[in-house]
Amino acid sequence: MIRLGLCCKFAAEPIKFFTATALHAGRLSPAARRAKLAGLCRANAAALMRAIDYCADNGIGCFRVNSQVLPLKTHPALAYELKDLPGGAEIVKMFRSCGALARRRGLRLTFHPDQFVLLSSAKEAVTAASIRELEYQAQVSGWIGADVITIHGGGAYGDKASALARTAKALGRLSSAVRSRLAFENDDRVYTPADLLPFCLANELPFVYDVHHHRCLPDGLSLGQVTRLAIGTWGREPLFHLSSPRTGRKAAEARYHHDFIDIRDFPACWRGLDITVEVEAKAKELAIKRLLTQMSKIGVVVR
DNA sequence: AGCGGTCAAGTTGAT
DNA sequence: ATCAACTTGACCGCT
Repeated sequence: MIRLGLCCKFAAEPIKFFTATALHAGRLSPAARRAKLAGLCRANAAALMRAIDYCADNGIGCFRVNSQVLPLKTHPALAYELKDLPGGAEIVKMFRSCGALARRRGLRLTFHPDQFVLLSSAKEAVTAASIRELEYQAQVSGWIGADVITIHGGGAYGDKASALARTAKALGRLSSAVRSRLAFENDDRVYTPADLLPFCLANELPFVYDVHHHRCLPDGLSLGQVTRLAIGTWGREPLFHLSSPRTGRKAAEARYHHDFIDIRDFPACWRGLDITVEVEAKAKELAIKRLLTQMSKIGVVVR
């Protein structure tokens, strides 16, 4: 069965996650700052509970958690531990409750750190900051039971082989909490499935197949080939990404995400697989609702 | 309530 | 040189 995943937020449903800007938080007194951050973290834990229930109630089998669910958690100047915030222990309990709820309702949870998180850089500061962010997301993953943290290859710096060698070396610096969840996804500019599949196999990491990125940046491998090879990197339910390009006359616009998924973009060879497909569409839960309807019409079984 | 300027972070390629 | 894209426009001060 196919499990569809919602990414980070809702378009229409009144479930909101909050963040804070570093400039503003940094201007507050330490006590006011801790109170502000605690309030945001608590509100986000509560929102995550409702997000889990919404997904489970609406045929959505997976939810991607926003990287800022604990706002500014690893900011160089403002980093904090939840236990040092007012009510922090209780907030951790709320996240553990999210984990229990997700388990009970059969919902898969994932993370996808943003573009600043990469292990290929030659700059130590960039790698160190990325590792801090990965460790934070792995810690929350432990509380809520998220099993995947997906990142991209990052830059190539004119020499992809060297960049991948640096990435492999950085893997040795990760805790087992990160290492057991980390996955690599092909992007639309630099790293193709052909680049990352051998890397993932060599390092025993799962490969997240983004079919839209592959269509933007092809590599000679067919969709069917990558699908089969990607599945082989997973010892558990594979995770794939799906989106549709915004209609536009310029070729460059093909990369922009559409509000909805065009059912014709759903690979025929994915039907009948036991996989999670994270849906990257701007209309969020509305796009999944429409996709579910269309998939049932063509006979694809969705949970 | 609504508006506009602003926001932590890396890298790439189009313009 | 600037800007948009990348999983996600949201926050905040001002009116």
